[in-house]
Amino acid sequence: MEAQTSPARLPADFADGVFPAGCPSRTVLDHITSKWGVLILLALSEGEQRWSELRRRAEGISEKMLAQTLKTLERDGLVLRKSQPVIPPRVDYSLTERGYELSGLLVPLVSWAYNNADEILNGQR
Amino acid sequence: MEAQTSPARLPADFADGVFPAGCPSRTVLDHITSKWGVLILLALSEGEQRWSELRRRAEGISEKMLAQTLKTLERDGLVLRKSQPVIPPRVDYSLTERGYELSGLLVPLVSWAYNNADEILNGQR
DNA sequence: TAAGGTACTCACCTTTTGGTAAGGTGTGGA
DNA sequence: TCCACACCTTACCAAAAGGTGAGTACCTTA
Repeated sequence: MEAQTSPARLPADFADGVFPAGCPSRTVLDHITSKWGVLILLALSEGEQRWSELRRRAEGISEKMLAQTLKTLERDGLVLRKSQPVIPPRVDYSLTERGYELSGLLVPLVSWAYNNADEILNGQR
Repeated sequence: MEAQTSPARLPADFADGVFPAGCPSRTVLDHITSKWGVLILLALSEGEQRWSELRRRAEGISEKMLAQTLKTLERDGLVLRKSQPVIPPRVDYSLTERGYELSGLLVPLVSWAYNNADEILNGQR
């Protein structure tokens, strides 16, 4: 492992500066930087939540996309799905350890976007 | 367990846990987490580069998408375009200060994706 | 003379993404 | 009885993203 020094650096394998086309990291990157993926991971970084709460938090998401996004993130081992066989159904979603690790990187990014959004969009003529 | 120096937290405005649908940060987030946007910002974090070099680095990108992505990032004030009226044409692209700030957040994310990609994709049955 | 590099734009087409609307299950409440 | 809620799934369709291939204009190298 590399020590996390302050000046951000790419992994050594990227030292040639090329991001290979077939690289698996491209796929993973697509999942975690997807429109809804980011929001779901962010929402879950605040703690375990249920379907309907996630729907509310990621304002504007359709049920279809919520299901799809959650499935992808679960398959990626980022989100944990705990379904309880009770009536009415109760399903709790939370981050796995890996998901937490990731959300720790996502939060500063979203915060930055949030803080800079107005300035960025206003600066356009 | 991961030793979290500072527990990543969302901006206070997100305290209600809702990510508003019409929020400008959604737009900005879409730009910077776009498939090619990330790669271009990452490539430029290594320093000023020309069109053809960016094409090479972001392996698989089409000329159309390169142009489109660069334009969006330029409009967002993240990328600086310096065109020199020489023949053959020479155009240098670099990060603005704001772009540099952002790339500092993107690099750890991409590194993480790179380091975890295999484990993530292999763990799928 | 021809080919190739440089930095693009444009028109056309396909693929992917995402939205809408409906259905389904089982129960509790009006 | 009928609706509403919770947690989804499926079918269908529109919009957005992205690829392909051509064209531009000039210069350098072979």
